[in-house]
Amino acid sequence: MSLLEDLLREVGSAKTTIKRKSALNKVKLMMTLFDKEMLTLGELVQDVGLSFPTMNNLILDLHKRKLLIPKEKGESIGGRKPVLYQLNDGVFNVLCVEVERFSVRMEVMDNNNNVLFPRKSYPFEISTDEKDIDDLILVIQQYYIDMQVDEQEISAIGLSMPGLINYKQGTNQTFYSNNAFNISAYLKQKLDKHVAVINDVKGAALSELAYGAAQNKENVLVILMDWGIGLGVIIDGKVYMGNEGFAGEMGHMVFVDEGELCYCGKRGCLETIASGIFLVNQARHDIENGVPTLLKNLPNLADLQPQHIIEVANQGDQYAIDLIANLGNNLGKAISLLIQILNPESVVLSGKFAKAGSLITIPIQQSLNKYTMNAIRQKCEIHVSTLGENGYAQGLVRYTVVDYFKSNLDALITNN
Amino acid sequence: MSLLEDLLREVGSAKTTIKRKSALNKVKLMMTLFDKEMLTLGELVQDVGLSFPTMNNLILDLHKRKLLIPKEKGESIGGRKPVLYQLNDGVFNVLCVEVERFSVRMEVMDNNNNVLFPRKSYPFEISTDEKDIDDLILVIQQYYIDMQVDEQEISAIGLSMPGLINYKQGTNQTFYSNNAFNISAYLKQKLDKHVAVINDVKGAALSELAYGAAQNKENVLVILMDWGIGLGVIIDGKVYMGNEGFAGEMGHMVFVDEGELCYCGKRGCLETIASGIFLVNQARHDIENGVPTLLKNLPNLADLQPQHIIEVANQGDQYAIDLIANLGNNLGKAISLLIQILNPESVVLSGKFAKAGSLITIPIQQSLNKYTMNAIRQKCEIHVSTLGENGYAQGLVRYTVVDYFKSNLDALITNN
DNA sequence: AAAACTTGATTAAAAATTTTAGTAAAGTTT
DNA sequence: AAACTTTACTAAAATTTTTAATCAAGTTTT
Repeated sequence: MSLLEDLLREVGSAKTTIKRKSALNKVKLMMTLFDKEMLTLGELVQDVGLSFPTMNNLILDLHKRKLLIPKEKGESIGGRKPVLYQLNDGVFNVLCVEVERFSVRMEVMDNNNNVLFPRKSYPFEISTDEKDIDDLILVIQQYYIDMQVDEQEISAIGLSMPGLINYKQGTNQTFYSNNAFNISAYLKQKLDKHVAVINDVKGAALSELAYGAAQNKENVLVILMDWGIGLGVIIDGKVYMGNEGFAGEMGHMVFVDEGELCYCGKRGCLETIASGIFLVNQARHDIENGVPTLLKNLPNLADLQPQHIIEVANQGDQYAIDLIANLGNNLGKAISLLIQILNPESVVLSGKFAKAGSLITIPIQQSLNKYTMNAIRQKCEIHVSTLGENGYAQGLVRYTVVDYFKSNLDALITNN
Repeated sequence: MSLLEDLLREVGSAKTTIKRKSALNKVKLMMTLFDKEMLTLGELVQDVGLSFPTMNNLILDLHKRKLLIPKEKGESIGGRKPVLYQLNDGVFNVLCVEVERFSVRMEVMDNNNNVLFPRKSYPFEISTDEKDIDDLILVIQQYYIDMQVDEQEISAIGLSMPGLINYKQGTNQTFYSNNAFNISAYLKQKLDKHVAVINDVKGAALSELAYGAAQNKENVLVILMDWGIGLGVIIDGKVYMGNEGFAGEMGHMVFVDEGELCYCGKRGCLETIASGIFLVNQARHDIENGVPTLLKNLPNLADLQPQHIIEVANQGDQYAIDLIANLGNNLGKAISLLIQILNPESVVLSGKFAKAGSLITIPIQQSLNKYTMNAIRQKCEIHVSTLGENGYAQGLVRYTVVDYFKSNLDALITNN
């Protein structure tokens, strides 16, 4: 039984209001420390809203239980250096499961983003049939075996996946979606762990907010440019979910009147003219018609992927550069609509196409200049994501921990 | 000197931390009461976060000072009825100044929305030159004279006006905008009152949120259909401002590629094909070309206004009905983009064109059906605003009071 | 290098608040 | 009319917050 669970049980089993309050304050302290990573006693007093002596006692108790530790000293501002407190390593271990269309990536990280079991990818096909969810369970169990994971060490599972995820109900209305099937509840029952489910793009936005280009910002648009086009909306320093959790469906904004049929059923969605899918289709078609481009040298045209286009563009291939510029122009036009509505302080460009650097950012910026009002655009900075390989898993850890605390506290409070 | 100012001064002049805390809690109590209008002792204990005895003492003190009063008793839920507390009438009196393009409307209301001095409209031309702001001061002074207002009774001024209002700086980048002129500071200096400035559409959204169709909702789009098209975005139960305060500039989303030139400098803005301005221009042009419509009977075609079109449409004029349907279709298309991005629980249609009822709502709904994803639209309700004549002034009162408290407390806290 | 000045940590007594408990008041339901 | 609920109010006990004082550990000035 984990140290953290003991603490949560203390809230539930407290006999007097006062013990209960104290236990709740300890939880609050833990959550604050997780959120801010490292804080001094004084900062904790401010953030949690307690006095120095009380806070000191709570810290002493949590230190004794090995839930937190005094870490290296902070910077002096003209006097004695303050002690920085931090959550202990391994207090909360998350199995990160990142589902993509044709693969699933897993790794285990703790609350301090230490990698306990390294990342491994498995081939996996996402499905619309709820019955296929058992395939995911099999892959997870395979990972446990491959890495010799002791399941007891896992505190919770964080699952990121594409689709319209109803965050209030735990359902995904795109995949595994028959009969309002609650993915989170089903996995929890089968795997005996708390399971937090989040849409992949919102997870990415959370990562940018916590560790990336959106750090310490209030209102940001995170654009994910990949096979599809995703949008994470950050408002008031939080990832905005929308009423059901469907906010940010930018790829299916209708963009072309009576345009191409989209797989979503509508016509002229942004993704039908500005996305990795579109570019690959367009390139295949053009290559077949003999357009001169380095892409012709690919061994297998059927296997053409966005990164191939980006690679040759970065090598100077004019055709690919034009393709990407066109993508940028159209995306810029769409982003300009968003900027008009949301007046963000920053736009973060991420996903594979962000790797094209100025080949895509300049066309985007050009469209923004053309299609947004001066005053609204002027102070809006455009950034390219700098997150590394496991950046998105870190965001998933954050979501999972917060979700775990929230659902546990809700349960404890409504039960009493 | 007002009763409320005494209370605020108490915060500033408190000698011990404890007195200061108590004074701050009294202010918090007042703000909570203003926000929720009527609360029981128990509710106040919950909302403000104090114990029964302490809260009781605060209430006793504020009652003695005539800042609040026990009002009628609440409903019984099986036992003794609780006393409902409310702010006293006249604790905070706001001069509401609603600036429109060719007129300004004024009235004085107190914290409980009692009208102290009735509404009066004055002809007034909004200007882009900061020097013309003195004209506004003259009109305000004229209102004071006309209504025999004792200036001492006015606690603050709430000013609503169109334009890009930078809420952090108090500037309007559209009107009175030379040299980053701070309207709020200038008026405060000249009129010796706190002045809160808010964009007219955001004021309308606030009214819908507090008293209208968006009550108790979290995520709502308020569409204002008038000469122009405005959008107020409500997120997490608050009117979303954007980074500078420019959120919601829906009318200038570029909607038609290489379309008509808009007065904002860009081409093809939504307002150039879907707005009161467009409809009036279109109607004038068509009437001159002999289109059959009841609008021909108007005495003066140059004076054609949106309400004329709505009137004859409601009388069954086919031409006007088509005009409005076209407006609805285009607006619906634009709204569908917003819904895709923000997944709101509700859309509130307001402004003069909302008076056209189903003549405009049906075309809007039709476009929404066509252009938004099923899952996102399904639970999104479309409502028509039901706010009466002084509904928007009430929202302005709310904004003004909150702004007054916030700026006063900020000043007190940074000064100590 | 020492002295003076800052800031942080820790402790203890005084003041205030929150719990807790008990009683009375004012309703509703049986 | 009796039994039960909820609210209001009061007072003692428990706890926390203030306040103040002392020591520790830095930085800056002399």
